[in-house]
Amino acid sequence: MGYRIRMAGDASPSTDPVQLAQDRFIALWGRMGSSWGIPRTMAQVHALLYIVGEPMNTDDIMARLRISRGSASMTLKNLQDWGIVSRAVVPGERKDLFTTSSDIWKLFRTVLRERKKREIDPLIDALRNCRELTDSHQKPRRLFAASRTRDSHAEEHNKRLDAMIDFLTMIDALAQQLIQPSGKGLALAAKFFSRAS
Amino acid sequence: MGYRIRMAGDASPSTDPVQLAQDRFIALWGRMGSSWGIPRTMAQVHALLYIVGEPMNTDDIMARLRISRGSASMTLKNLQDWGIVSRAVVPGERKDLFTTSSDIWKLFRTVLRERKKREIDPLIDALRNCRELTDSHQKPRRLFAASRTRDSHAEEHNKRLDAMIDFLTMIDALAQQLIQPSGKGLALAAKFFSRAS
DNA sequence: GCGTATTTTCAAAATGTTTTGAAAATTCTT
DNA sequence: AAGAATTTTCAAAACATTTTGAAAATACGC
Repeated sequence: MGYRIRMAGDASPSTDPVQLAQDRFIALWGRMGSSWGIPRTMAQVHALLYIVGEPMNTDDIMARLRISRGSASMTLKNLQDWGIVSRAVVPGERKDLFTTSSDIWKLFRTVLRERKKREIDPLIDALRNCRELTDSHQKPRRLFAASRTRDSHAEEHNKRLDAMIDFLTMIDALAQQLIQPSGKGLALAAKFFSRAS
Repeated sequence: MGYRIRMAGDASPSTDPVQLAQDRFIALWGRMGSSWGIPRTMAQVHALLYIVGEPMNTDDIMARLRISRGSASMTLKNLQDWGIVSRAVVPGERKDLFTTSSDIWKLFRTVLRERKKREIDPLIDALRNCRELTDSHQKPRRLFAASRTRDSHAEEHNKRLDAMIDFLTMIDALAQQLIQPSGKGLALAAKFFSRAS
């Protein structure tokens, strides 16, 4: 409570600077989301919950972002699946209320964890499988010039593929470190890097 | 030279394991690209050049990926704008030849540099502008209860917005460090992190 | 269990993005 | 400078993704 959120039906553009700033933030965050492969609406709903700072129900979210009920419902479901939005329990409330953490580092780690799990790890697995296709089990016998050429061709290929797999494995390890809730994460990293330069 | 690339008109699926592995790599890289906001074809062209390891001309790329001339042309242009593909100069060649670096760290830094420049920096700027909307220049006079409430509302808002700006500034600084061609970049970071844990 | 409030689902529509293909522009050769 | 080869451009088409809205499902209070 404490202040008034723009309500459904209140279509006039606000003149309240906070309201304006919120809208701008939401738009910016939505755009940034889509340039990193996150649906604009999903990023916007998250931005709204973040910047408003208190739990909102579906109707308020719909009204504020001018999206349909279906879209709001699916988006909120996805945000929950990603672990960055949760239902708030507020006694006496009929409708579900949603919140997001106000700790950005936590949000960041959550997103990183999800993307690692869904995208990086399966990619590395698939690349390792791919690598096996050219992992000559049989001893190279090199009877003909042609097969010698072919072998070195395969070797070059393997070198490049291995380099890529190593790189991703490295990124993966780094992500793992950032995900750990233990350390201060990037804050530490920053210190390290700024010393190093 | 040295080996044969599958040519235009050669539509039969290869049985050569290297060829198969290349195709799989290309498909995987394309998929990963699109989940990170990079057009699939763009990622695929890059993957092709990377995994084949030698310069290719537009026709070969078109044939291998089964894409149109227009698509190939635009994609190659974009990849060049991003700085991860360049024209190779090979004497005696009529057609333009394209290559990508075989150094993945270099590629990574290039992509990071571009995305920082195009997405992160402008976002931070825009957020700073946004922040000014609620930066009360006038001294708070607090004559009425209502305006007191309003102020604290704005203060809370500013806190959240500042936290976001600080976070992004931090990420930006980290990116800057990784971009520097000087250090070993992530390799060092990795060492640091694995010790830290 | 019934009626009401709320949430979810999903086929169809809207929107946004990528690709095509052929014409225009450019570059190269003689 | 003409002609041939190559590359670029861009409007239209194809494709992919997101959004809608209304029906179905679920949860809630009595």
